[in-house]
Amino acid sequence: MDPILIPNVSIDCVVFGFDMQDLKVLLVDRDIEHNGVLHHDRKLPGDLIRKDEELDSAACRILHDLSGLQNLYLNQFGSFGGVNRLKSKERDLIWLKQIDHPEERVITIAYYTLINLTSAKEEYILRSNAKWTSLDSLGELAFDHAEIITKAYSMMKQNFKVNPIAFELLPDKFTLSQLQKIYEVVLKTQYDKRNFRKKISQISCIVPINEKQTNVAHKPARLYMFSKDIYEKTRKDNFDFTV
Amino acid sequence: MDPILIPNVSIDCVVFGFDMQDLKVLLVDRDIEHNGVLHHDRKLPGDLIRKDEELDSAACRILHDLSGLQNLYLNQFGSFGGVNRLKSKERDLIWLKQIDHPEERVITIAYYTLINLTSAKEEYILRSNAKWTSLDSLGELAFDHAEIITKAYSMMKQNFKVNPIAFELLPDKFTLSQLQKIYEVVLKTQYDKRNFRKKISQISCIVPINEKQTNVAHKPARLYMFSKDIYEKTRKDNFDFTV
DNA sequence: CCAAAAGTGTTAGGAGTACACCCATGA
DNA sequence: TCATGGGTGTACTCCTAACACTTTTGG
Repeated sequence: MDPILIPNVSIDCVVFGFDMQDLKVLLVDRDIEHNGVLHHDRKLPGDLIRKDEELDSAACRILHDLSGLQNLYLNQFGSFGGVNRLKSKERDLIWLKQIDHPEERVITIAYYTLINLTSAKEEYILRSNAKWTSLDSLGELAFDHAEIITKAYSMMKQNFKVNPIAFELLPDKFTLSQLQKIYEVVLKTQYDKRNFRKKISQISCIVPINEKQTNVAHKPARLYMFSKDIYEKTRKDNFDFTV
Repeated sequence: MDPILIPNVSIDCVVFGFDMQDLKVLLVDRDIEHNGVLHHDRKLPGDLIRKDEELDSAACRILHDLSGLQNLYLNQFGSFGGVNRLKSKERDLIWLKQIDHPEERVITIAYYTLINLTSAKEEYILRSNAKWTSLDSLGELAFDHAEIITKAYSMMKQNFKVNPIAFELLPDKFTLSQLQKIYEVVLKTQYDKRNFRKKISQISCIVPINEKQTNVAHKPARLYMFSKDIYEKTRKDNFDFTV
């Protein structure tokens, strides 16, 4: 194994993406060959960390290598260190041999990140074996990655209610219906349009701009932006983004 | 170094205690001798983890060795892995040499735990160099432990608003004034007694019992208990303990 | 009888909720 | 002209916040 890596500590990243329909997770295909049979499942993007590398930098490196994206919103939400987390499924053991993994216990520090799939589309290229997968049809996952994703989603939801992270999943300019949609998808609820808008109109950091949608087959919607500036200036300790 | 330890991964524990007055943190005294001068500061209880030990078990072991206490509420709230986190202060370097620490990078997984100092008093004995210190006069701390405590407190506060963890800091039977006090201390706010009680009376899992305080020089207060049972049965996904 | 904390109700204002119709655009 | 989502107001209920006096005990 590369001696600049720490053998016991890795980073895994749960990348959430939103395409105005669904919450998606970025997963990497894994092919496991055993006795001539090919088995197929998916894993989270992740890697061991380097001896001279900050944790956040390692997460950035993994995400950049995977997608070319930089400056993503990163949230470290937990560590997973079960003694047998790499060894509880047969296909995991075979795969570890295949990639020459040292027989060491690995404790992983997990991050989630949020990206929006509509405006980012042109800015990045996914490594060929990485795919967006809908959060509610993840299929078979490697190691304890199902558990990690479940925790990531639950922590993200909590954070969603209390911090303005919805805007990471939306393009810079968005409509109120898009904002409502993402709250509904992430929090698995439904909101009344008028009440939602009444609430939003009280939040000073969500500002209307003088632009409208174009090329839509209906009345074009007004566009809004999130002002980080106003947010920083007006935030109270208890600020609440629940709607 | 003991070969059953993982050299790169440790656990640190932020133990919060409440004595009906103040939030306290449990810290371990550290004496550093350098050129005949004795320097004194404090560190969080912590240790490297063992190769065959679950993360939570390691935290339990550390707390048990320190205090004799078991079955504490444990919350893993973050990992701290700065490349130079052990090496940025001179006294830390001296101390590491003193205890024969291997020259390895250590990533620490941090837990906080809550205990109540009034009823626990008789059940445990602190290791002699461990002391309760008020959260707002911590003094000089080792390594990045000030940062860890700040994060612990902030995560604990967030959790406090949304989960019934206040009761970990109170004796089994408590008065409403004690409950109010702990909300005020932890969240650094003040509440109106009547409004607080009105809100509490709507929470079904905080149940009055047929007992009163004794030996107090004023009208004795009714005692209450937290019913985990009722809580589990009636909790909604969105339950909210803000008062 | 004094000190100390317990216990208790009302009101006014603000927030949340439920609900239905017309509008602007592209096809 | 039709289909599609955009945009808007009102009434009712519930929660929040402000506020002061009597009660029970130990000393």
